[in-house]
Amino acid sequence: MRRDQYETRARIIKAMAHPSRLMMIDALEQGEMCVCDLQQIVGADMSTVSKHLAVMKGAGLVRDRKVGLQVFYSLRVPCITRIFACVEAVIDAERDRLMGREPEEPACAL
Amino acid sequence: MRRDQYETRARIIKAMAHPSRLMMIDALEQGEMCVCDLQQIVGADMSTVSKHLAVMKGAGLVRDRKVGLQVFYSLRVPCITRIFACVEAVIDAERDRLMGREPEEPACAL
DNA sequence: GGTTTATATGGCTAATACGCCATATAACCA
DNA sequence: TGGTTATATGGCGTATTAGCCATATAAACC
Repeated sequence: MRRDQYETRARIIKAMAHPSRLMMIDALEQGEMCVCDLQQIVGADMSTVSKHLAVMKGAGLVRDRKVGLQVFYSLRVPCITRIFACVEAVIDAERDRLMGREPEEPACAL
Repeated sequence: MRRDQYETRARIIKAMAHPSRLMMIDALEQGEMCVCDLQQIVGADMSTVSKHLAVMKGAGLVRDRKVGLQVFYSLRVPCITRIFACVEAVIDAERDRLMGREPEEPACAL
């Protein structure tokens, strides 16, 4: 596999690598939401939320749809939320390790 | 879900969000490798590779095992590589979009 | 002991990301 | 036309990240 393909993957993963953006992705699993809804959820400045959304849109994670004054965002590929199960598996393994238990073959929720 | 749980997830995802680190994770799917092997693969400075590994270790993505002079790294939770399928789904959807086709419900390889 | 080898760390600079404020756009309404 | 509302953008200070070099550690070998 070529380096630029890893760069493409990294761009998308980086677009998820922020707590506020993860919150939004999680929320959007329920369906499309306007920016104001997302702002409520992440509890940040309007301009900050808008920029986070621009990052995710640029990476192809979300799509936007304008309706009157509002802009509704939705996940372009809803199954992206399955990544969270993988991430949780790492968190679980880490917790086990810190508690002394280190399983030889860690369980995977997938 | 609480904000600090999203921060935990973001820390792990951020530890993957770099092309060189993705290359290493991909390579480690085959089994453990010493730092020198990984250096060959990513083609970067030794110290750079070492720091990337430290980041991934800090996030709980990899484990290290010292044997003589060498240090062998392996994936702590091998199924983390399943994330790539999700990421590829986004890339595919993006390619379709740029070519004019915008499927209503994007296919998911999972 | 000293030397070589594999890896890690500190220091530095450049680049990038974040968050807020102020301002701009653009749709709607009176 | 002017005003209000929802969202986006520009600018700027600060924080984080990346990569290289030089140096440190630490195990092996003489």
